[in-house]
Amino acid sequence: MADALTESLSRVWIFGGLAEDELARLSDLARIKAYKARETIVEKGDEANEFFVLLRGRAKVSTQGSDGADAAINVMGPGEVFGEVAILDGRPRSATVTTLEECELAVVDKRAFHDLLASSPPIAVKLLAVLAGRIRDLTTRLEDRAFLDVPARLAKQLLWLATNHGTESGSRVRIELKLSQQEFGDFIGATRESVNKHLRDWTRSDLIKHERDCLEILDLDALRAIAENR
Amino acid sequence: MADALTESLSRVWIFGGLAEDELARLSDLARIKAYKARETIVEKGDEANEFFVLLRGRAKVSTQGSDGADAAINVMGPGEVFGEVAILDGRPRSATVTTLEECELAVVDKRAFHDLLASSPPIAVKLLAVLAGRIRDLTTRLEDRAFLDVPARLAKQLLWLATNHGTESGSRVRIELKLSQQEFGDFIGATRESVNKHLRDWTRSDLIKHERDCLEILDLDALRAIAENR
DNA sequence: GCGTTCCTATGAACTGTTTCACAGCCGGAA
DNA sequence: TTCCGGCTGTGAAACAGTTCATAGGAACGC
Repeated sequence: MADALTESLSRVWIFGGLAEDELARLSDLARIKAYKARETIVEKGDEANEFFVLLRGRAKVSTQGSDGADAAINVMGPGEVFGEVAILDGRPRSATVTTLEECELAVVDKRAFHDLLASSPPIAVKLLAVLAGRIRDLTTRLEDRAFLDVPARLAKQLLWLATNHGTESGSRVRIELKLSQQEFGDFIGATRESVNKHLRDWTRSDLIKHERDCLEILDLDALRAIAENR
Repeated sequence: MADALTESLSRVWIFGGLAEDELARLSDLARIKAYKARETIVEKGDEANEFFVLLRGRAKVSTQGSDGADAAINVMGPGEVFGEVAILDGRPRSATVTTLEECELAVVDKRAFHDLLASSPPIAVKLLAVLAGRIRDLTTRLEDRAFLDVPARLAKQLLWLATNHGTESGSRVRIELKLSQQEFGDFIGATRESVNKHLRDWTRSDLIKHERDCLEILDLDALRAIAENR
């Protein structure tokens, strides 16, 4: 293992199976880029020339409506990759990615990325699995919009954040993400006010506790029950 | 070109770049399967052992809620492939696929499919593009649910069907698909009654004309305006 | 410090959509 | 033929969630 970047990339799942020389070649092609919190990395509609690996920090994937409204899709953490959709089909960016915190990413040029795919079947296959996972996730989100009401969707979103970006402490789970109520609404397809109302209710009945930039889930089971519309 | 199956497969986009011997090998591995109208090909939740190529007929992709309600995602036609998601990530089927008409498909075993991917980078790359397209489509659907009201979503769905499964005749477009109003509702996330109401309104104002098993769009521009919430 | 701006909080009015209830129609089965 | 099940048609009532209006608090810049 040569430098820090090579080291970092080797720990990213989709590059896991790569031989050392291939990894070195990849890291030669990649460059590091740092972002502050709340910066836009790629914007929906832009021309796409790069593929990204998130090395540090968390970022949000969302898509804008004509009037500037937002629909959020995902929160990514270290080790996740993004930007592949537009690179693979040659069309403009399909969504916007914004940092939620300070982030560090590895940026790979479109050309280099394509070469890598063509020359390394294992990577292509792993990337296929990543895309399959995305399709699954989007399908579930669509299903939720169709079958669940606002409180159920909100509960489900909290649970998702808890398992994917939370830290357990006993029976509680802390979610340390500075998402505004507006942003929660963007995720579940509801207004800021609705989100506020339900969070308030749940705080009153001690299901959750929220302070600034941190939300704690006190009663996982109760939230699960709500998430399943029971 | 040897037999009919080889011939058919060579015309499917993702197998376009395949050398003749590879194509022959693939068609050895595939078998043909025929379905009548309204049969289930794969069901959400089932174990997945096969990948499919739709050779003839149309099929619907949908996903069921707990109470049996349906959320529809896509209508596929000849040349399209499906069933790859569960094969790629090894988990159960992510959606249900049902024939809308008589269909003929090529079925490829999971094992053979994986071998094919590992040995043929061009196919893996093409499949990546297919998946990217699906992600794009799902993202758009999610966006629509968030930003558009029922009439706009319905108009958009009609326009989508028109361009993808319709036949032009002058300024009109015919959509010859036997989808019930309930199924239209499943596609756009609305009730049968709402769908009925808007189709009725549009029929009255001569935007569309619908008879049994066939819907004709008379005024594309008007529908486009509705689809954009104007 | 102070002002500005963004976020949370909360209730009242409004509205798009669903739910419910019922009727009629067509096609297939017997 | 008649009966039955599934699809379409339609309106009234109910409701979930949004919109609007308004207030207070925390954070940031100067």
